[in-house]
Amino acid sequence: MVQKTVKPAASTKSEAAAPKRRGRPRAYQPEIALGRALDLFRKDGFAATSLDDLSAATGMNRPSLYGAFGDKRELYIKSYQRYRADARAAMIDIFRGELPIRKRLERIFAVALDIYLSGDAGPRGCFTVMTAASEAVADPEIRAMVLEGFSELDKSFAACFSLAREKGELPPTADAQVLAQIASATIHTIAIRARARTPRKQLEVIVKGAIDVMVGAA
Amino acid sequence: MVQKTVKPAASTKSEAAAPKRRGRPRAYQPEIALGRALDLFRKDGFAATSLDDLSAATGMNRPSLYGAFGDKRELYIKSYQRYRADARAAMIDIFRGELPIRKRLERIFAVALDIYLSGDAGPRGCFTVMTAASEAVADPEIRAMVLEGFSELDKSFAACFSLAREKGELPPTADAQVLAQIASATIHTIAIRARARTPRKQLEVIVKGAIDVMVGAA
DNA sequence: GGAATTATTTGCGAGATGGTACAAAAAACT
DNA sequence: AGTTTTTTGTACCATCTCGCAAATAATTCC
Repeated sequence: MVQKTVKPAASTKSEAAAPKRRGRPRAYQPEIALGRALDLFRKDGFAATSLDDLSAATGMNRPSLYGAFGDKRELYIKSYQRYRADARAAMIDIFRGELPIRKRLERIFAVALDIYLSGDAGPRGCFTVMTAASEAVADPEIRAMVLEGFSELDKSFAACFSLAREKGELPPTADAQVLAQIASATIHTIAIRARARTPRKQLEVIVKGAIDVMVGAA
Repeated sequence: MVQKTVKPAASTKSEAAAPKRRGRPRAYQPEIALGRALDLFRKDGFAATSLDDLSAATGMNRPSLYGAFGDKRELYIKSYQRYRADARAAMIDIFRGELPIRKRLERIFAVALDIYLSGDAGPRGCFTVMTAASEAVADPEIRAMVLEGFSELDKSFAACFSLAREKGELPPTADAQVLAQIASATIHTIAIRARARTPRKQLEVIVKGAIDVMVGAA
């Protein structure tokens, strides 16, 4: 319904050759549908998102949803994996890059703000912080993903600071681990505050202050 | 409505003596019931907490719940106000005290960890961070409370750092606003990580690192 | 063409959900 | 006694919840 039933030689990116599936062709594109589901889960959380909502948003009726992604919890987990992959993709180039440390941090936080503040019905915040962490107490699988997400962010920041110290941008006494945790904490605080509709300007002030503390005032 | 029965000596507000209410006495204590409701909302969030759950936890049946606290949303808001009042009560003495800045911060964060890590069925985290911020996007009243909570915490920390600077514990160049935001961010990051069952030891490492950055290594 | 395969559609069902109506119960006032 | 006031307990309602089974449609393989 919502999705178009186009299906030429798509080859959007991954499978170049048409796999020639056997039965009736799908009326939806799984990646697009998953994106819509992700949007909903981000906006309302797990419990407040009904299968009817998901069905309406994806254009798939419930049995199709069930067949494609499994039950609600599995869909939630797949949405979260998708979110993480998207976020990683948006940041990995900056983390890997060779920009000066201040510039790198500025760009990382700017991308984070873009992610957290996007959304038609208000800022959607960070999936990890807003809904996944809540589910993490009771669900070991989600918990493992959340913890891994924290760890990944910490390590990425730590690598940044280590490199900066080696390049002489930071004093030799700088502790990359500690600075990384401050950076992660800054990510977390802006994610939470964004969800309460703190204006971007104010969030940028927080980011600038944190960067000054981490790498020295400009 | 027909006739206003003049209350004799109601006067002040807190009826110390037996108020001698008119009808059937309550079978519950509102404060205790509200505490139970708060526990549930903290554990499961708004949507995943049903009136049946609340009824079972408080020992009140639904009509009584409704009569005492209003509908589910009102009960949620009253629970959140209660949580905030409790948290404020636990910290206000330390914020107001005259301890050295490092000691003060250590105690503030220790109390925060106590709050976030308590709970029989796993760490309950911070109400503001875990569920209220999520609801804040769509609910202006909750949003106002959440924003006020952030602001209150920022200001309390800022006052701490200002005082410390005046007492010479911090260099005159120290920016109390920026340090306060780092402190708030540290509160937020440990709240989130606690919910994902990060062990207390690790959270204490994060706290120690943050304090070192804020007031200088010990 | 027909069989096999895969998706979609319709609709069901058992249960949970938030909220409420109504009568019975327990106290104070007259 | 009886009335009034307040709370409790039971039951109910309309709606939504998730998951599934059976039937239908569209495509490929033989």
